[in-house]
Amino acid sequence: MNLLPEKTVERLSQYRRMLLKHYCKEKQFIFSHELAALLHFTPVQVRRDLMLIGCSGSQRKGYDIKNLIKLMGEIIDSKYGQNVALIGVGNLGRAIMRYLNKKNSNLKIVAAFDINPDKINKELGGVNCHHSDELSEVLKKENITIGIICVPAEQALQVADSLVKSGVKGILNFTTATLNFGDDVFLEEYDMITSLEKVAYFSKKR
Amino acid sequence: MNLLPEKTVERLSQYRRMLLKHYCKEKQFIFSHELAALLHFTPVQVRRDLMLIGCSGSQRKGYDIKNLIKLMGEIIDSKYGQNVALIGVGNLGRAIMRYLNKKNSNLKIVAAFDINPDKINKELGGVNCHHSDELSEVLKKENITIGIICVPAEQALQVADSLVKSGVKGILNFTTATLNFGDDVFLEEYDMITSLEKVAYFSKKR
DNA sequence: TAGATTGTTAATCGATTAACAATC
DNA sequence: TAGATTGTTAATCGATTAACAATC
Repeated sequence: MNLLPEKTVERLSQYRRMLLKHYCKEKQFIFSHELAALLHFTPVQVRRDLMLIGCSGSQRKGYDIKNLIKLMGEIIDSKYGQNVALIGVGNLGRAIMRYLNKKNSNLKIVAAFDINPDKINKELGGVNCHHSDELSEVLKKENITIGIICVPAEQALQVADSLVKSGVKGILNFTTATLNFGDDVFLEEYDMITSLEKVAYFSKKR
Repeated sequence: MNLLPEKTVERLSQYRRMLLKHYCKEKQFIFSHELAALLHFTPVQVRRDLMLIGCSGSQRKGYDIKNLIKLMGEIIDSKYGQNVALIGVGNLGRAIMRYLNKKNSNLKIVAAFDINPDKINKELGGVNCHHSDELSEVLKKENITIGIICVPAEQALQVADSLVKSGVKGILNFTTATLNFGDDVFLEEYDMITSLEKVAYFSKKR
């Protein structure tokens, strides 16, 4: 399949999690307007997204939930999942670890890294914490394709370079360092301060 | 001034932080292409954003950094700043607290809330942690207009309702609960799992 | 003046929504 | 059949980028 729009991919992730929460009960089918209401989207948007991933429903019963979940899972994480590394085990790193280990996904954090000796070789949410010097080695051994950067901003660029050199194809950057790796690596940056300042600006206008 | 586009506001926040980092040295002026390069944007985009906020520069020297910082600050947080409350002092809450207290902004977290007795009446990054029962009272007393929600997802809706009832006009929601408050409240949601799944999808295509 | 830069409009690109035919 | 729903195209909206005149 060709590349899906970014926004559609984001919504697929949300549909999927919402459906996982609602399945297993007596409910096997769902209408586009029901799924839309759960997430405050519009029914048209839901149908369009499902169209883009080649899902079809029946006018009588709606969409088969189990089928949706399966298809979305394959599209998002690939059939067999992907392995993820977390670099930087501070407050934010630990929060992310807990957050991700609870959920239902084929994505899995399989290694953590830090440079603080107190943290190394301890377990954290079922995952061992290595010294950052071993990054390259562990990444290759564990076949890790995605990295999450939670180190202090000054160290982010260096960590990102090592990740890319070790074959990582996607990076989620939580620092304020602005990275850039052309087309070889998909980069997603999240900046809390920017989010909060955006809220500040628009909240004044209400 | 009329409402700025969301994306422009996001970039203003980033320009501003970058400029704060680069000012105070010998450099008093900056060209659009220099600012663009620092953030991996394009010079045209920088100039257009500055145009939208009514900033002008000179062809010889570029833009006056001090002036940009001042103007952006007034636009983003308003002249006298805004007060922020943080609800839920887990790992994520603590990470956000540290993160925000370091930075240069008129936004300030002035109160934290939790329901865990061990955390109540302790200080955290210079801010007292109250019991969530006191939410409404403290918010009004401290003139808080923005709330950050970091509680477990099941409690998010109830917390959000209290915030809105206490006069909050902007919410930054870090839980997976999907909130909705029409036009009265500006709502920004951040969903880590969606971000990571987006990275997973696009990293496969590289 | 020539070259670099700003400021702005028009064109393009991407995402959402309106409209509606087809189907159960 | 009538009513509700799906599936899809065309129109609209918003954001970015190309093009270029004006200025130092």
